[in-house]
Amino acid sequence: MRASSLFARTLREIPSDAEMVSHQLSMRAGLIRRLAVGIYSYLPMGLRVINKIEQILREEMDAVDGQEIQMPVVNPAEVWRATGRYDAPAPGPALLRFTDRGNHEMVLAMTHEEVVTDLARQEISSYKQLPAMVYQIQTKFRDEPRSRGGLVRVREFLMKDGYSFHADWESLDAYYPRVYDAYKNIFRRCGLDAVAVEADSGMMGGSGSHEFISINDSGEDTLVFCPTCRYAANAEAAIFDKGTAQDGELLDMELVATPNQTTIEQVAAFLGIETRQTLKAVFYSRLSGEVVFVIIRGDLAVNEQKLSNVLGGEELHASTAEELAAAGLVAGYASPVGISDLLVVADDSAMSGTNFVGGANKPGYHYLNVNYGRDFEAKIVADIALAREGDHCAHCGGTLTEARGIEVGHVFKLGTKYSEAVGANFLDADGVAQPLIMGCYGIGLGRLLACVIEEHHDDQGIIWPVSIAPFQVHLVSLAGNNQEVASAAEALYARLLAAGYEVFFDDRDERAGVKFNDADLIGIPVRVTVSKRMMDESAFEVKARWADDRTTVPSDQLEAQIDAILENPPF
RNA sequence: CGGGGUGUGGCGCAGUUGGCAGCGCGCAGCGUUUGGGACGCUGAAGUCGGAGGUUCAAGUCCUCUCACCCCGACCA
Repeated sequence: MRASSLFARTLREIPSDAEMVSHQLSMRAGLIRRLAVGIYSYLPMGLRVINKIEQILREEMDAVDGQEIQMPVVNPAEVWRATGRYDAPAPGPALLRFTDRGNHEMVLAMTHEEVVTDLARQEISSYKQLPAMVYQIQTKFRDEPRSRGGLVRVREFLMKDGYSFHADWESLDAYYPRVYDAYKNIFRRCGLDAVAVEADSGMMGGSGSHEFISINDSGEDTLVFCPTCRYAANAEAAIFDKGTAQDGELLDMELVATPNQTTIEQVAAFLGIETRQTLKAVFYSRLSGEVVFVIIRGDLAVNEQKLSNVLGGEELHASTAEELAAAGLVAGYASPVGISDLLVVADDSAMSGTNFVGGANKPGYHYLNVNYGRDFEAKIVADIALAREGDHCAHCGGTLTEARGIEVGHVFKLGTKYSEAVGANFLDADGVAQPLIMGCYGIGLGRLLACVIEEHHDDQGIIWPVSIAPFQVHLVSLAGNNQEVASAAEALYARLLAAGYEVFFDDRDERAGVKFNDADLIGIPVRVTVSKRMMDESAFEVKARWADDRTTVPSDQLEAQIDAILENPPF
């Protein structure tokens, strides 16, 4: 491809709305352009990278017996009603709905469990057809409340989604690690250092899942690691050892004055106790406005995702002052004692000791010696605590650390959630109808591309891994008005194409600085320069994008030199 | 949904007490230049996000509205 006719331009300045490096560089290098919030076009350079990634995905999915299919982007509402997700609080408004001319309710698919399960219902009827794996690379639409960071969080995006079907759990348990390994291969082959962590399965449901995370300080997800035993989990799902509070004989509850002490820290300091000896009341409101009373030990924080999960995946928000007043609660002094008309959810830490200090639901007063069971009860008791840096590992007692990251892939054991809803059954060896056991596996392509840029760039621009670079060779002609050099560059372009290289040929009438800067910005692995200076030596200049040094290579050794660079990338 | 910020040629920005809408880059033409974002001359390109209002006069002041960006979706 010739730079003179490329349908894209590079930008010298950083677009004012681009915050993340990958966003800035993918705009400046002419990979993508924005159409609307979270909706982007891919220009030729960007699409070539996407195509390379797709090829790797196909190879790895085929290697785990996947068969590529293509499902529709537009789905009738009925298939989403069948699984309950059309009306469920999650995904809720993220599922874009509209009606067609016949006034039929439709959606833009944000994932394809519904459709693929419906397909399986039609195509699979016997255990002899199992296990089976299908996948597609296709556009998804999720009406996110807030997209950000260029391709990192968008509304319309390309996803590789795969679905496996099994006759029993043993089969899924045996297959799942194969996909897990395939995913590790995919990220490694794309030059991305992604770590696998235990994850929350969110709106997908199911019994187990792992996320593949690209560590990045600008990431939206928080990870928790144990350096001792290698436990790693998304903070949304991470478990930890909460320890115990002081334990002793139950004492009588006692009202104490705590004037102007409204936070846990203030109350604990005022009473001369540790924060873990207190109970904290936190309030969330449902979409209906109903307040959920959450009680947790004073030194811990509520994990909103875990809380939402125990409430059936409902969307929650921190209660407003108005909502609290309407529920008769006194901010700063709220108490679980005597609450009867609200849904009370307690973290299991609330019973990790005895004689806690809690609010009295009366301004300026707290209770001493509050005890679960005797003084208050919760409708739901569960682990709803947020693991944080410094907490102790539930597996080995090590000290947990935190990191930020971007989710680039996610694998789930779905079980029978969808097959039962849709009636996707097969006959087992005994002729008995059983629901299909399912797994599902997703990778966001644009986000993967963005993460690779985040990981591989310098001040000058992108440094593509060879495996997904838009081209292999960036041929720069420094001809100026020298017709001889121009002809030599044309000849070399033809020669490299004939040799099978993917060549981007900068044949523009631009100065050297402009061309070199664009080459650095776009980030193609090998740069070959043709100039008068080189021609005098019957040579070309060759430079690897990731290296500082430039080499003068005799013409007859050029291909060997290019191959040496392409075959020995640093990542 | 809440808080903050920004809307002025394709991109990045300036525009004072209200008084002819500007600069840099890019783009087109001509000339010089030609190994790390050249120089000169000429030129094209903007309903100043939108609506309403104040005024002799509004990019600028007032009201409303829309869009986009960032932060928070948070422990009382």
